[in-house]
Amino acid sequence: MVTRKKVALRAGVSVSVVSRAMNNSGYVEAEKKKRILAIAEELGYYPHPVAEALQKRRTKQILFFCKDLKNSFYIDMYRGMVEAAGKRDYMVVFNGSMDFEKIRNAMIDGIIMPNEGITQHYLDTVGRNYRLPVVSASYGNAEGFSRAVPRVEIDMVRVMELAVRALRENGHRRIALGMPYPFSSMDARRLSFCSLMKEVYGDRLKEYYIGVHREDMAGDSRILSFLEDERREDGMQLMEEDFFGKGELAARLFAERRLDATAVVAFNDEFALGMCKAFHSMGLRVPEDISIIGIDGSSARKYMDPLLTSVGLFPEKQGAKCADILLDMLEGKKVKYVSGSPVQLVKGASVRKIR
Amino acid sequence: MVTRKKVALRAGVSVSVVSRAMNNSGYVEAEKKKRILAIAEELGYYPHPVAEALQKRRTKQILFFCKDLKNSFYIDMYRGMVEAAGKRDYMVVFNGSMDFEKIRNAMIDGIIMPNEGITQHYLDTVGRNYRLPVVSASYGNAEGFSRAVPRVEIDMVRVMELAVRALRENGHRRIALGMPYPFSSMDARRLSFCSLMKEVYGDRLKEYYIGVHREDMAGDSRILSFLEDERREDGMQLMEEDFFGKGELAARLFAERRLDATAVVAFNDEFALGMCKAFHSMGLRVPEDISIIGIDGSSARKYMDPLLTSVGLFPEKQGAKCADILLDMLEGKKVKYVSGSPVQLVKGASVRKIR
DNA sequence: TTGAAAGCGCTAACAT
DNA sequence: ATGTTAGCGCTTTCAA
Repeated sequence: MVTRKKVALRAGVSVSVVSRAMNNSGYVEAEKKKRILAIAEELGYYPHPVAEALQKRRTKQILFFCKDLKNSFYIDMYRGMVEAAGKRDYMVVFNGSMDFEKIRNAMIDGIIMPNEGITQHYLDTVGRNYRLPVVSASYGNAEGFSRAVPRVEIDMVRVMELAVRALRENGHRRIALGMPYPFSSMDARRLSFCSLMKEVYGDRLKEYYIGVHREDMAGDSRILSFLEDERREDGMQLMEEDFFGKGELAARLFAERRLDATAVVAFNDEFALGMCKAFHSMGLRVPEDISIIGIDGSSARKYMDPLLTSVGLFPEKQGAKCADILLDMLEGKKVKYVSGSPVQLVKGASVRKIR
Repeated sequence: MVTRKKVALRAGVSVSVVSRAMNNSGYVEAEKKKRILAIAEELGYYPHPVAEALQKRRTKQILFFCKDLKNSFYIDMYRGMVEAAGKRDYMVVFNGSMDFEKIRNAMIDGIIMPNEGITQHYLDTVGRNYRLPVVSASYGNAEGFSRAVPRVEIDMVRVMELAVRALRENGHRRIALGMPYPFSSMDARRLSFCSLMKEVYGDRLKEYYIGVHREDMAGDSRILSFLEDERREDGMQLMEEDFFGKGELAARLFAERRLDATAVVAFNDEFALGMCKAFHSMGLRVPEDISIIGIDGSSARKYMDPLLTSVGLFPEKQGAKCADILLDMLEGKKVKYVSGSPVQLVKGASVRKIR
């Protein structure tokens, strides 16, 4: 292996001069520097990243603590942070397990958490006696945690408003909400939906909430796999959720209830795609018979026929911002406690104009 | 920061005893060991991964040198390797750029390459004076490179045979091939298709090859984005390809040619989904009017209506095998020069039985 | 402007 | 069974 020592020996100087030459810091005679650089080049010298990391106490790596690589939303977030971090010469690693202990064995300078739940859990456990900078993605459910953890928030209240407004502008009054959780969940989407629709529905509000969860699925042959989905450990989502499958079920529930809704807002695009496919198999056409709007603005939108209208969440931007904020923290800059990430309606053809 | 030194001080022993206690290697009195471990626990001591990496010259990280995180095939490969590596206490990092130089600044013990093209390019450039163990995924185009690089190969000849056989067993005789490359490309799929079909088609073979590429797209408004797609640098694919979009175009080309084919084998599932959507918009039904079979067995299959029949390539397995082989190399075991990764027909509903 | 030396946190050969 | 010591490859005072 070619080390600084070898280069120094060859150049007839000491390692510290070589060091200074490489980092161009401190004094070193111009001529000498050129010669040293030339020799380094010739010898094929590259600084040893591990040694540098040990000395500088900077690994130039941050961790995205997320297991769910099946979920395209998180993949996009990851892509965003990889790109942002790359620009600042950082790598983003990914451990692929939900084992907090592993964090402590990883060569990282900071952590990005994919959502509030995991952040909170982390803070309550390992985080208590392990201080590494953390940034969290967030979706309006971050009441609990301290400002020690800056977050990049997507305003789900606003998202739901955009979805409902898009439908109302097209004449829809009766709107259902398809969700993978029971009504009791405190998901910001549900909350926002309720406050937007309560004056329309009054007491019947709950009927328009299509929640796919255990109780609704008794007797369904898929119940087992869903039970798996719902298994959590320490309040943390461990399994990847099959939103598409849940969407299909939601469509069935919707049909069974014989609602007068002309449109449905889906939990996310996967869920919407599942609903659409199931509607189709039941002979319901989208958007002629029922309009659908998704949430995410994912690239999977295009698989749907008609193209899915959705509220874009731009997870890449959110991921990029998380990375940038984390790196700012590492550089000692002070950062905002909460920053927002933009959302915007992404038009498709799955919403019909009525009346 | 809690170091071994502190633990040693507190326990009234020397660092090396602590070291031995932690790694349970070498001698250390049972009682003492227990006490040391207790103290470490109490102090919240964790070994410093960077220091260990420097000393042992093992970073416990391997690199997946792949930029294209938009492609679900590579994501699945990545998931497979993350899981396999995780079991052996390794992390898989991802740099997100195609900059070979960055490899040299990364804390890694080895590299997994996503395909032969990139491997070859790497060997021809940085690899020449930088020796890190490499394993490559491969698809039957690895003539060139030496056995210094073991590969995990998916037998695309076999894949095409499975696809064609599945169609023939359902009575299809006239089969087209939809590809995102010109006929001249040496893709193993094309080669295999040709050798399987030449006796059926004779001179007309080329007509049944639907190659979406520049020449075919003159006048198409999408030409610009495709030109982008086709831009390569140093023989290496830099842009993410829009297989779905190419599939849509392929369906149009197919219709224009008025072929008598009853079925089409698509380059991959994305391509197949694109074809299906376009067929649908032209009033052609799948599989009533035309059967489609994809390649990949990706989870995106489910978005299609009807569910896409495909040849499963199980990229997760391929990725896992790449990781295992690479780690075997790092452990000094000797490994096979080429190993295979299984493929298998994955049934759907996009192939109709005819006659 | 240069070089010697200490040290980042850990391991392992060697002496005790 | 334990401690001393010499590194791993690099940076950074500090003295020359």
